Amino acid sequence: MTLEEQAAILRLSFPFLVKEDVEVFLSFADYQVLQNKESLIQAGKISRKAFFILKGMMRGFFINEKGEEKNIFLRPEHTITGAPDSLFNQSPTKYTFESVTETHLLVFDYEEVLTLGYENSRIIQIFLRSYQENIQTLIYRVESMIDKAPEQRYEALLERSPQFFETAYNKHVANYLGITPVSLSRIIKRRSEA
Amino acid sequence: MTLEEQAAILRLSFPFLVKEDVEVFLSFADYQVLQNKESLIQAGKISRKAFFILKGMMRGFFINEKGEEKNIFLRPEHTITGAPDSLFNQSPTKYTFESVTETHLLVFDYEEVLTLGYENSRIIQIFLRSYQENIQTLIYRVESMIDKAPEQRYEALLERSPQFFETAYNKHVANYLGITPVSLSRIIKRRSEA
DNA sequence: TTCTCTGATTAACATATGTAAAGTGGCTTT
DNA sequence: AAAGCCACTTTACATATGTTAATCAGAGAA
Repeated sequence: MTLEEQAAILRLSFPFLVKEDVEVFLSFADYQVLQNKESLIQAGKISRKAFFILKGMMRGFFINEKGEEKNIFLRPEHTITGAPDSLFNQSPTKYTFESVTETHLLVFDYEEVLTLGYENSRIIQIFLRSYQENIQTLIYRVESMIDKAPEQRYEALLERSPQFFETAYNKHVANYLGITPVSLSRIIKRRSEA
Repeated sequence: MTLEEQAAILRLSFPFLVKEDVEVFLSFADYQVLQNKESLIQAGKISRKAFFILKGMMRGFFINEKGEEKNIFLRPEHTITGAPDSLFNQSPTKYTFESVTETHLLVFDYEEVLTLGYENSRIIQIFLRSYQENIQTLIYRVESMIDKAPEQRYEALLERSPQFFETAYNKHVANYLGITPVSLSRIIKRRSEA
């Protein structure tokens, strides 16, 4: 992906930035391409990286007490992500982030760009907007969990985020929904019969 | 609560602020006291208010398709809250925020103080930190929902946020946990017998 | 005291999901 | 072509929770 294409995506995603802001931002970022199932951030390490997904999809998961992977994040294109526990508390993260398809990223140092932001009120907005997007996505998921049975959650996600089903394995989406692949398979069958 | 007490709580909650920042922040805020079950933000209206809870607890809920209240937020002392859909998207909010006990608040205009923040990098940090706290709380709830059965969620919340059980009705906490009061009652009994 | 309101508890029943295991199909490798 | 791998499906069974309704308990109010 060319620098121009990268800049175009950034300007679309953050329309309040001027040309120079995008250039500055890009100058602080590394462009990185991952094949499927390549990991960028590993659980147990302190990661000061945040990344913007130019193309593709990332999942963030942790390993629970039983040794099972649990997908906490499924992040589509044009969103910013990082390991929140490491970024906010300087502690080793419990999450591993890996691609679920070929994925193109802008990787940057969180502190470094945040410091930029304290001097440029448009750049700080990148963070404010990303935080807001994260909060809204998480609130929606909590709402789904509290208000909807698994089958309704499936329906709602299919409508709201169809790209998840197009790009990620069913088992990853099931995990993200908080249900088993077995149950998801039953739900899909039930709905195809009705 | 005196102005001095309010300032002391703010300085404890946001240690990076200097004395003048706190004074400026307070000068933009209204002090407000709610009795139990008084609402501050009503669903259906656009609310540009955010509030800092000096003392007490607030709950934010919406009414689902069946006409049931669903508690999306239970916010303890020394946290900032507002209606995210209204604040971030200028749309009428779907949430009602009301007190679950006597509650003392600092209410401020979100835009106004955010604008202050663009000129003062310590004040913008109030927002960044609040966003981060919100994100971490929400991630933890999603984790609980995905990784834990209702009874384990109860245990985890009891350990992590005992003040919820001390301050709010069981029915509100059950709702927040995504279970019915009947089920919570069973869980509590089961655990008292074991 | 009695009545009312509200929250919490208990009971009875139905059911969707979890779990464990086996089976299917596609794809790759040898 | 055979073996292996992986995602997905299907089956069978157990059980915790949802639902509905009745009951209990405490706080006020009349």
